[in-house]
Amino acid sequence: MMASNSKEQERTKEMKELEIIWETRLTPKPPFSFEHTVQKDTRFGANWYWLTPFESYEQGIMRSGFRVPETQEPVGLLVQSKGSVNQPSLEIKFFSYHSLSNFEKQQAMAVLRRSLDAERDIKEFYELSEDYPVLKQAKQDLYGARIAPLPDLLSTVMLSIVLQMASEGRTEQMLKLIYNNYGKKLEFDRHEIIVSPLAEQLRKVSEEDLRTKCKLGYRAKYIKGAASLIAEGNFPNLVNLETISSDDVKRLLMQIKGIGEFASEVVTPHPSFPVDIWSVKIFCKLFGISESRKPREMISLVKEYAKKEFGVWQKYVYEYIVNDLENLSEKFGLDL
DNA sequence: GCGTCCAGGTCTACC
DNA sequence: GGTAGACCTGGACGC
Repeated sequence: MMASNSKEQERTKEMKELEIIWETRLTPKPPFSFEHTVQKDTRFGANWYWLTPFESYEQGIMRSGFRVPETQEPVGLLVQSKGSVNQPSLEIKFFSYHSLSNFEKQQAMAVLRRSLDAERDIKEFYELSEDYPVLKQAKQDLYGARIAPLPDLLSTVMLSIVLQMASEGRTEQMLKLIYNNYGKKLEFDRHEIIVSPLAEQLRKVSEEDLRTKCKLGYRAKYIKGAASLIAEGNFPNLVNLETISSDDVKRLLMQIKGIGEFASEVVTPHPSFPVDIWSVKIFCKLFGISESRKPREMISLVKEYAKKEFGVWQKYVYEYIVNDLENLSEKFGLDL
C-alpha cells in the first residue's frame, strides 16, 4: 500500500510543472549575439536548433533543456539576453523536479558555456573574414553568432545519422519522432519542451520499434548501435573527445556503424568542415573553386581548401555561410 | 490515384 | 584498395 502510494506521488510529481530551482547569470566574451547563436536559419542550417528540436524561442526568450552530465538529471532552462552584443549578459533560470547539488550546478553551467561557445574570443575569426567577401558579408549579417555543439554525444550522433540521405524535412521528421517517442517531456513556465532520450533507454528499444515508430528505415540499427555503445560507458563523452587528437577522434567515431566521413565531421568537437554533396557546389561557387570533377569527388578538395585557408576556424566558416545562405545567395547570385 | 524516381551518406560484397 | 549497388522513406513529378 505504501509502495503504491509512493509510486502515485512520484507520478503526480513527474506530471506537474517543474519549479525554478536556481537563477544565475553568464557573461560571454564579446562580441556575442544570443539571438544569432540560438536561432538558426531553419531552411539551411545543419544545426537548426540550439539544444533540442523541441524548444521555444519567443520574443528574445529561449526555453529549452538538457540532461546534466554524470547524473543525467533533465533540467529545463529559460535564458534571456539582458545585455548587448558588445556588452553581453545572460539571465538564466534552471527548472527541475529536484534541487541541484553544487556539482550538478557546475556541470550544468559547463554545458551551457560550451553550448554557447561563450568563452571563445572570435576576433581572430573576424579578422580572417575581412579577406573573403562572402565571409565579410556573413560576419555583418550574423555579427556575434557563436558556433556550438549540441549538449551531449548521443544527440549529436543521432543528428549526424538522420542527416544522411535525407532532405531537411525528412531529417526533422525522424529526429522529432525519436524525441517524441523516447525523449523526456518537461513542462515549465507554461511551455513544454522535450530533452534527448537516454542512451540506456534507446538501447533497450527494439530495432523494429525504432524503424516503424520513428520512420528511421535502415538508420534504426545505427541509432540503436550507437546508443548501446554510449550506454556501455566506455566511449569518451564530448568533453573527453576534446582532449584526444582530431585524427584519433575521427578514427574513434568512424568505428561506430553508420558514422562515416561526413557524420564524423558533424560530431567531432575539433575544427571540421562537414561539406556534403548538397553544399559542395555552393562552397565551390562562393570561394571560386573550379568544379573540375564530379560533386562527390569535389568534397575532399573543398575540405582541403577549408583546412588550408581557415584552419581552426573552419567550422565557424562552414556554419556562418550555411546559416546565412539566404542572404548570401541573393548578394552573390547563387541559384539554390 | 498510382507508379517511378531521387535524395545533404554509409556499408558491404565483389573484383 | 577501389567501386558499384543496396539501403528506408516520403515528396515531387508525370501520366
